[in-house]
Amino acid sequence: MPRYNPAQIEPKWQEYWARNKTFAAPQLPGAKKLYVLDMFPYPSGDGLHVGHPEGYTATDIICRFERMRGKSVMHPMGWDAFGLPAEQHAKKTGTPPRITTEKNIGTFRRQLQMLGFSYDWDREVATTDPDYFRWTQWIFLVLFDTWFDRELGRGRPISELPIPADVDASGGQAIRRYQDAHRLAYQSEAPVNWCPALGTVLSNEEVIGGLSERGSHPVVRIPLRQWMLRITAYADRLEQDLAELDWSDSIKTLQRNWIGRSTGAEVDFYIGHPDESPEGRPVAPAFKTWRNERAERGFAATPTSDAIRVFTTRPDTLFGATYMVIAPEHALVPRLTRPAQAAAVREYCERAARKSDLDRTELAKEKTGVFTGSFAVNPVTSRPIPIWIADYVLASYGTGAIMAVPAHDTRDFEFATAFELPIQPVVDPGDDAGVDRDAVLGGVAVFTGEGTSIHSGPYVSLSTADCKQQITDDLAKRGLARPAINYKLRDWLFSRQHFWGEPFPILHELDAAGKPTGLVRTVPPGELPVDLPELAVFETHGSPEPPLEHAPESWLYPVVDGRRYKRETNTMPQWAGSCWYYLRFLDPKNSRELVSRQIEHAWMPVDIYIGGAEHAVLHLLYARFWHKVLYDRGMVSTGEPFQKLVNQGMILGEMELTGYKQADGAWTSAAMVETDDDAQPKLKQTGEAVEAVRVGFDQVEKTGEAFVLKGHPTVRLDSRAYKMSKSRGNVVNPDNVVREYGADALRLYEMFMGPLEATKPWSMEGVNGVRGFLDRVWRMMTAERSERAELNPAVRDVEPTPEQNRVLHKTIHGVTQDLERMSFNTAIAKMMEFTNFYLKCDVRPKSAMQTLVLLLSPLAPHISEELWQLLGHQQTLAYEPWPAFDPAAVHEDEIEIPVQINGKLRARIRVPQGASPQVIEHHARNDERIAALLENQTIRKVVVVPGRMVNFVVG
RNA sequence: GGCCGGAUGGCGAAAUUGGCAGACGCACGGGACUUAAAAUCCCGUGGAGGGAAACCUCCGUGCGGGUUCGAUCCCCGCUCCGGCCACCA
Repeated sequence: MPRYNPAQIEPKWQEYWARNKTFAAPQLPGAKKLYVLDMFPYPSGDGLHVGHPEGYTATDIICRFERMRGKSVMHPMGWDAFGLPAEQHAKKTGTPPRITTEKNIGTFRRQLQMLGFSYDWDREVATTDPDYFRWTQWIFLVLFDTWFDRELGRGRPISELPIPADVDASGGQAIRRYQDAHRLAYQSEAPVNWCPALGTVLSNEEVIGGLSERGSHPVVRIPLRQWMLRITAYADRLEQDLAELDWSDSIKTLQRNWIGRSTGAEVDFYIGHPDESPEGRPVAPAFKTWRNERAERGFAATPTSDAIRVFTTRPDTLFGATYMVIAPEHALVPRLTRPAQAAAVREYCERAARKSDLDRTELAKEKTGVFTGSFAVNPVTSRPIPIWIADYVLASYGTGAIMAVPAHDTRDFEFATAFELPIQPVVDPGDDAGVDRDAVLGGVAVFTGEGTSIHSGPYVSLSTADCKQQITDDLAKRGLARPAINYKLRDWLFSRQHFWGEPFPILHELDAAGKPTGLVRTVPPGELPVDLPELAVFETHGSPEPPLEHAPESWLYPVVDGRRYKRETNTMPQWAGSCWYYLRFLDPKNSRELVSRQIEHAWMPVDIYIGGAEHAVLHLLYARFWHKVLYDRGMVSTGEPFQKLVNQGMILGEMELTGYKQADGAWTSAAMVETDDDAQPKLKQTGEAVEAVRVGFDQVEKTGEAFVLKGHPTVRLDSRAYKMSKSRGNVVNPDNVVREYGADALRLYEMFMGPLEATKPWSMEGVNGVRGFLDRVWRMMTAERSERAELNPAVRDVEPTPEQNRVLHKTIHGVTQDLERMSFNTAIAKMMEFTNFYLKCDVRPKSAMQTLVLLLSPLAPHISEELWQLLGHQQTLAYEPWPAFDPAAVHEDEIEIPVQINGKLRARIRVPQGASPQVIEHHARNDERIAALLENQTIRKVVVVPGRMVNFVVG
């Protein structure tokens, strides 16, 4: 019996496509271009898992579909191949990372080719290839050569940076240092996230709750000289430009939250002491920065030691600011600390410095802090307020100092309560804010919402919004405040202490004694790439020392123009290569440029980008940032790289059944399972220990609706799907699926499971189900019981009957629409309906069969090509015109519409297509059943929606 | 704690976003073919009740309200599940 044999068909067509370069994209597209991009994979040693082909199949369907509709399609694939696992493998086995990486790429390439994706393999790139990272290094040089012009809101060449007169007068070194302080790539001594277990520094994004994202190891903060990228300069544009993108709102929200724009004001609090009069203190105009990068952003510089600058989103609550808090790392800590408090402050700050982020987070419940002994002056009340130090204020956000308004901020309230500081309510929540108004007004509850000002001098009875505005305006006139915007986004820590990454094209200048001067020179673009040296030692030493420190002297200390330099030994993070790979695909062999200007202009932007939601923040933000810099520098033609973005949902493992066992080993009975009348059964808290146990399918019985444990008919089992993981043993390997069911079945199943963006559980029985569909399609067109596949005698060169034609064109229309809106599961369902119908026909017009093959071909290309050939064609169907929909074919003279009485379906009537409401109502009233039901009823209203339904409202 | 998603048969899901709830598939039940099983084909399948039967009635999209002739869809208030961020002033 002909179950078709994918093991024969699929490799045959894969070879055909490769041999004929069927899917080679043109250098320059025709009139209608389409750039469809997958998030290229990290080629791990485990090979592909079934999550990869989900997105890849979706993009492949789009590409094949649009090629048939006449578009020039760019569909490349490559490898994000730098990364820690290959390096760790090297440490364990001594195998150089390049060898491991090449092997893994080989596996991934084989697996992807086995699935029949229509990539243009001639464009394959790997981030680890020197011909590739040469350009990654080149872009770093662009970043290094760019400063951000705040006036124009864009990046410009460093040569155009205006040099202040005093700097200019100080000469060459001063100018270089000034420029270095303004570059988009700069060095910083700021505290970094050092992970001893991984032996590397991590970006903020790679630290989750004080633990490393990879491996969950503790992370501590230590100061270290690092390369930073000034992504914060672009925060505003990265946020604003989201508006034009065709991305889901949830991803946009994710990015917005990450950028974390807050509007408010900066307010200066002059430092005074109760013994000193705050009056008559001169306004200090000269503001000195205490952190360069914040000054560069144009705000948040802390003024002289005469004042503490804070950022607040609620200037309206200024009258309620009863104390101030500065971060333990704040530059003013030493100056503000009075002798009496010195010991306590020193101890507190040292403890805070030792704490890892995890400790700080874990201890978040209990607020800690210490008084400095100093006071500041509240600029609106002129009263002195105490200045405290507490680690709930972050040095890295805003100005590293806050005004504390305990009545209207939860954290301040907790702190004030713990240290018995005064709580002064200044916002009346009103009666319907959903809070205990009396408690708020009495200063024993916190209210963070908006309301009406009270106890606020001249600002009483203003709304929160008006009050913000007026207080800010008034203080601005006195030079004590200004509107300000702050971002949660921090500058991007761009160096790693890894071997297996891109070396920086940077040389450190050495003085006569061989010590670094702090000045650098770049490796000229013509001398790129800076390749990795041969290196046998991959050990880390529990200190933040990069492996490249052990490189051969000749690599480490190059001599340029007779002068000895030391190479930068940090390497770039894994994100670097993936920030721009979409550009290189367009012109992968270009040895003179990153991408030819003409080619870039013709193909960009990426029209559709599909990948996992795990990259919603980091990769997409970084890539957009680099792209904007390249755009500012005139190297790319679009402001954004990815026009449309779709996140495929996660694929979970197969459903698992769980039972519950008591401590004594007995299974819990149904009596132990509490069922509240509506919800799921829950375990009753009886005080006895109960353990969840995975139940094998051989232990399961089904009675009626529920799964029960065999032999224990009262024990109900919970069914749930879990994330695929090695430890759980529920990982599905695509190789096995292809071997058993074929690539077409795997592709089809991945698309049939549900909407692309949904999280959904795997089911092998489901794969078997779609395989059954493919078998039916095969049988619909091929003869049974023949050695060689032959056309089924039912397939004849005849005109379709009107009914066959209607089904055919309904299918064309439905599938086309569904593919356009990426609703692949319903497109497949429509082709199943087609097949169910035509299998019942004794005569199957060849034209209809050919059309179905074309409709199916984007989803299941191998079987489609085979059937296409069987139907008498010599060439691939990849560029056959997409079937045209004929509306006339689906036209029906009569349509059936439902008739309701009081919204309940009571009958169906047949009316002529396009009948008027009057005619429809007439037909409805004349229907036997309806007439009977309407007898002796008062009809209050008749609603007729032409072509849809009729509703009689009676009673 | 904040933000963003979800919740529809035994299961995965449809319903072209206010108009016939459950398309399509899985699983399951019955039948055909077969010595038998597998495969394949045909029929049935949301729940409850009624009828000899074609059929009929009622209930049904997490829960409680609301808007509407009409709500899976819109509004208000909850419950549960998932994801992301978490002391960001």
